[in-house]
Amino acid sequence: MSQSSLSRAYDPAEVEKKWYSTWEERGYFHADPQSDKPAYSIVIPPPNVTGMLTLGHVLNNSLQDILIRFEKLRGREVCWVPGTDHAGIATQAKVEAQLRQEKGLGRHDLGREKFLEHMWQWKEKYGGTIIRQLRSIGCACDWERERFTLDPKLSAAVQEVFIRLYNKGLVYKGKRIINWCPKSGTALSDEEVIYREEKGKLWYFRYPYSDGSGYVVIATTRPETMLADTAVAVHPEDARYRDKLGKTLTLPLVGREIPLIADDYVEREFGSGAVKITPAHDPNDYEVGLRHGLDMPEVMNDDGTMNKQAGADFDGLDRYQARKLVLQKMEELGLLEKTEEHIHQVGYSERGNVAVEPRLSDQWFVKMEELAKPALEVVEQERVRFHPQRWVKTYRHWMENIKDWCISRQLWWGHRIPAYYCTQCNKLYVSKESPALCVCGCKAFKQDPDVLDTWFSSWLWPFSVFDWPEESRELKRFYPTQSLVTGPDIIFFWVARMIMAGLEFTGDIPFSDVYFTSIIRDEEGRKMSKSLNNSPDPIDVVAQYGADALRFTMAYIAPLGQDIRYSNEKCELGRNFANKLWNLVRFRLSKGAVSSDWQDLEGLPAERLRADDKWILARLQRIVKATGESLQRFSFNEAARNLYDFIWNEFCDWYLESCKSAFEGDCAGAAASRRIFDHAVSVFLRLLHPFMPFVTEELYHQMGFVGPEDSIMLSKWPEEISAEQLEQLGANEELLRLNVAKFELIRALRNLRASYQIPGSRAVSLVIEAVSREAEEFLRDDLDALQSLLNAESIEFAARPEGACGVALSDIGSAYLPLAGVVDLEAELARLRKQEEESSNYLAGLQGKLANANFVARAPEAVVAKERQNVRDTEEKLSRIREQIAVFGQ
RNA sequence: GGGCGAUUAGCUCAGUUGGCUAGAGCGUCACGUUUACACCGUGAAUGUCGGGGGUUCAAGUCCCUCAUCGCCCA
Repeated sequence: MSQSSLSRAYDPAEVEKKWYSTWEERGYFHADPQSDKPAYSIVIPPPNVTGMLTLGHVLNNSLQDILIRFEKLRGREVCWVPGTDHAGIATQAKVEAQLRQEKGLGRHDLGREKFLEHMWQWKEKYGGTIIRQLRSIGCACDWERERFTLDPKLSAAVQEVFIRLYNKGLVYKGKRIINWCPKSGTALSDEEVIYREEKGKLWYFRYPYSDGSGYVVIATTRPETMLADTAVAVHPEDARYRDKLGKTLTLPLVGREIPLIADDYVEREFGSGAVKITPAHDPNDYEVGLRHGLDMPEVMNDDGTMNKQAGADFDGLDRYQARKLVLQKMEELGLLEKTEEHIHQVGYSERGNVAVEPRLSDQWFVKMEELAKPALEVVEQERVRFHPQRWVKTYRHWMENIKDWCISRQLWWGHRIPAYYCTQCNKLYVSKESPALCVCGCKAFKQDPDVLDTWFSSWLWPFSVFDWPEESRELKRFYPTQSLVTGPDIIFFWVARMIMAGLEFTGDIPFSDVYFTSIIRDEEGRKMSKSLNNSPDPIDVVAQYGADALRFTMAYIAPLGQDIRYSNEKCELGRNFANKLWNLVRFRLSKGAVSSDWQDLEGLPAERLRADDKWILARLQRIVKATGESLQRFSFNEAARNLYDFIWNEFCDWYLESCKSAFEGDCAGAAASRRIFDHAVSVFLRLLHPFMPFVTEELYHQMGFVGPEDSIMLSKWPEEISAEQLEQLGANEELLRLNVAKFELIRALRNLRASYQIPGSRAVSLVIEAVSREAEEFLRDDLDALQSLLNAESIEFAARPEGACGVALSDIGSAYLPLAGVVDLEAELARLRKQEEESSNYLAGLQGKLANANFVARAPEAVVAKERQNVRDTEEKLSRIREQIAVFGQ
């Protein structure tokens, strides 16, 4: 590779394409179950097979990729299993809508078999876009292990689990009140219902006593359900109704006699204190109905229209039309007492986006209590750790109040329930295949038409992807997995259930750490949504800024447990950073061949090292340590920030600048600086690789750290430089303190320059009066760099020169900038007085602290010692400031 | 109604176990093309760390309370 060929600015497009296909072709993403390295595995939260990549996916998958690449560098055999979810309702709805639009056909027109054929064709053609898109952000997924929840082996796992649970009595069929989506025509689980606050009305109806002794007023938000009322309930201790209990009421419009009953579910303060009871159409009323043995007539069809039982006037009407008609009729009868505005929670179907209808229905359920118990335990005991931890509370609350899980869905796209009914006697058989013979002698069976909730396959994902219940090599090697990265919105849907399934079916936890990602909002803090059209297409963002830029920016702005506000412009941060990396390498390559011994620091001549060399090694040690620790704590943004700050503000702003002169200097010293520079670059490129895989790979090659057939992916995570080695190289506390004071002096001089509007390009002559002989020697030691950083044509070490000077002060000394005829005495005095004020305020604070006996007695020694040092430094500096003020004041 | 979170510079946010003269990016202002980078450099300005109380030698950080905003569950 030609070393002078780097363009002025980094152009990610070509680099990304080149490296991704190279990695994939060379099989770097593929996990080898035979390897003897410790295993580290992650299963992807399988996106909907119809999905397109969103920024949420980018964040989620970038973080997984960071973990995978980090652990690979740390020497683990990593396995990241990708795949997609068949997403029953969503996918079926999508394909059905398309079919209707293109051919004007519904699924029933095609029939089950043909429709499913169509679904599969559609899936093969359009499905899994999102999985392909993950490649464009660099995800190191093991593509050879890609799975789909309807794959034969995963389907076999679902069957197995259903049958096991049935035989254990944990799966049962029963008539219960469930959430019904009238649009999709299927039952939903409680978790699939989203409650929204809505402005509605509260209608007050009069229900007359059958004996003609007046009426009871009931309040309702759903008048149409009155047609299925079977009682009116009041609180048992409500004095208003005590003597009326046991009387019957005549249900208006229907004429049915219904009892007035007492039940403490009733809130006395709400409405009139009397509530109509509709057991078949309200979950609370259903419970009341069970307690009181009430009839449970149903007045609605699957699609949200009224049925015959609602009466001839209502039969066939949509539920909202029926509501209008009920109100009209009640008003005509003079039974509508009043109407109030009312804000209430309305349940909506997550997918269908229509109001859910509570409905009495025959469905399959999983008994959850027994499964929940051990799953709560492993989290309480931190065998499974949540990040951030606070989600444990939410998890606990759900687990402790868990309800049975409705798992049957009246859909065609999904895993068919392995239950068969005898066509003669209707006896139920749960088995993989249709039974041959019924006890009644019949040989004909009908399979249950329903399919299972998608989550009934997703909850097996961490082990079904490894071919469970087969005892495959992969299962043994890669299960349990280590980390799960997902959104907190599916903690109940998925995370909790995976823990239950893992414990129940494999006897082990499915993962040991769960990282809950941020929710991405737009600039105004709104959630990203299709309808608001406020969610940028990540593919466009990658095209504009580069995948590394997007990934790094995401990691940088996403703190643990906090939502983030995203806008494309924020990617400038990542893009600029990639460009910074590019250019520091470009700089290095223009300064001669890369050192051959960049790998380590063995045999570096301590006596030839400059202060800045030692300083950067100490900083490098710190960043290696910090990055590793942050990543192990899942503090991605902390790691990203630290790397950014280190590379930009320490390595580039100070070390690289200081190397400009050093690289020209004497041979041994220059070689040492080059070697340290190259070593540092190799280290931070590896630290950064999990975040920015493409640009780091490219630059690792440009630097010649690996040959064309090799890769940064196969390199090793850097080791910390040991404290002994740093000490041996002279990077001790005292040196670091002096070096920082040197930087302060440089800053003070630049500030002085700026205040006199002397451009950086104009070389100046300086006089420096160091605070001690030691300080002077320290500054003299690397005079070339000092001169270069200050753009000084000469530096003289001496006392304050005669004549007008600008003055800059730091802990290491005072610097004078002779400015014959230019010095603005007033301005200079003002600057010095301001510094005096700052320093004396600070000093007063410090002295006050140290005068406090309690502080000296109780604060840790190191803190006290540090403050004493601060006092000495500040006193010394303050006296120099005052001397200068005296000089100017003359 | 119950639970959780947020409130720090004009904007977006960092700030681990209390030790801070409270930081970054963007934006603003001044100067700058000394060939790594204008996707840049140098410098500057800007904060009663939501209000009140408490614990402590020490509080942005811990506790209590109030206010506002947001999320989850009922």
